[in-house]
Amino acid sequence: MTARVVFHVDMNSFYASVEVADDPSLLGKPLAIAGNAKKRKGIVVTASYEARAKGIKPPVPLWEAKKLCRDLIVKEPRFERYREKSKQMFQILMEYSELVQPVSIDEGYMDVTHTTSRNSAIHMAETIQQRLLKELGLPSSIGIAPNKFLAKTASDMKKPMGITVLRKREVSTKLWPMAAVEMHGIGEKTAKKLEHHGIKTIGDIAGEDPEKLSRIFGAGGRRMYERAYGIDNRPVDPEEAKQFKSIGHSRTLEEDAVDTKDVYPALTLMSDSVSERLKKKHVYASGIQLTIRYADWETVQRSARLPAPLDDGSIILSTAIKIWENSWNGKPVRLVGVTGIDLVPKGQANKQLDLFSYQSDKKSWEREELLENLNKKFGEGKVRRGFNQPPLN
DNA sequence: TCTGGGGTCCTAGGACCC
DNA sequence: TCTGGGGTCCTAGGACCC
Repeated sequence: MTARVVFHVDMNSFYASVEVADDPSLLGKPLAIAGNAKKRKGIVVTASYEARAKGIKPPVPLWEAKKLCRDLIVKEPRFERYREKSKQMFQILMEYSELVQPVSIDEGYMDVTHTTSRNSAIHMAETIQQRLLKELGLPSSIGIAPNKFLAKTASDMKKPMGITVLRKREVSTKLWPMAAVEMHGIGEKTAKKLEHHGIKTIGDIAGEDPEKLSRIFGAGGRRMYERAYGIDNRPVDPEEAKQFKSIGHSRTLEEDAVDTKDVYPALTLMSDSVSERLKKKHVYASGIQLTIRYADWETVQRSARLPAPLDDGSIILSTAIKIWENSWNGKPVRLVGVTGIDLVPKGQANKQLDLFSYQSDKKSWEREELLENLNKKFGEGKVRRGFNQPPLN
């Protein structure tokens, strides 16, 4: 097997860069993109490099960022616009290889083994980077390596507008001196645990007994040992990004909810948007998961099977409400979320046609039962308004 | 005046079956 | 005078990433 050539393309400060590209007057200014910018609970999700220079490192609470930088420009995210730009970015990448795997809105892997030679890989990366800058106005960093892990590590080494080659033989000199927490897949908690065992650097991981790492960290232990030697056999798989396993929505409430009726509007909104996105992706959910985050940050997730795989908003809502009633412990609630899980493509779900026609009868029944229960709780007519028009048949 | 919202993967432990 | 034992499926929670 000949060595692969893998690129990791990482857009720099993506959201902020899109805003600058759309409004050049922002160029060179400290800019922060913050969710919930108008509310108290907003955090900075992306900061321009000028803002980072003032110590603003996402994710940081907005009020803290403003303290660090008096003249910080704050913008709400425009996700639709970012998705457009993302699509354009991946279109450019796909001109250089069919093997492009998006991993998030602003980064992706490319396997260019068969579309460039090893000598011209750097030139190809430069061309891509220049095109992203000239055609989209967006800066990026590109890592070049024989596998995904090393390519990802390489793209992180030089930002913004870096191109970094990381060869397998450079692992001991370039990777091993790095702190363990720098390894993709090792976060704060694992780093702490590693340090407890005297392991501080990636080199320390490489020097450990892999059996011991497995005992302590399970599958992750074996993986970090391999990564420490620059081993990663995962293919660049364009299909992987297309196969959703769950689709969900969650919201931090304007104020902590202390009463069941305070969460219904949010649950309704989220059930509907989950339903919409399931439909758009042509998938059904086999189960619904409800997330409750309490004011003290304790988070619980409870799930329930649906009677059949479906995308119907009213059944998703009634299921979410049932879970809520069985799960809420009475404490103030900060956030609620609704997620469709165990997704199946629509075509496959058709096999369950029998079950499903039974379901459509059940649908109206469940809805009636639900409304009845709610009306009992809050008084006649109080809740009906909150629901979307039910597709009663 | 703490801490958004979208996800994935892994594991422990209980239920259930033979 | 207890309560085998192995396999599998499911759920909840934790860690991590962008």
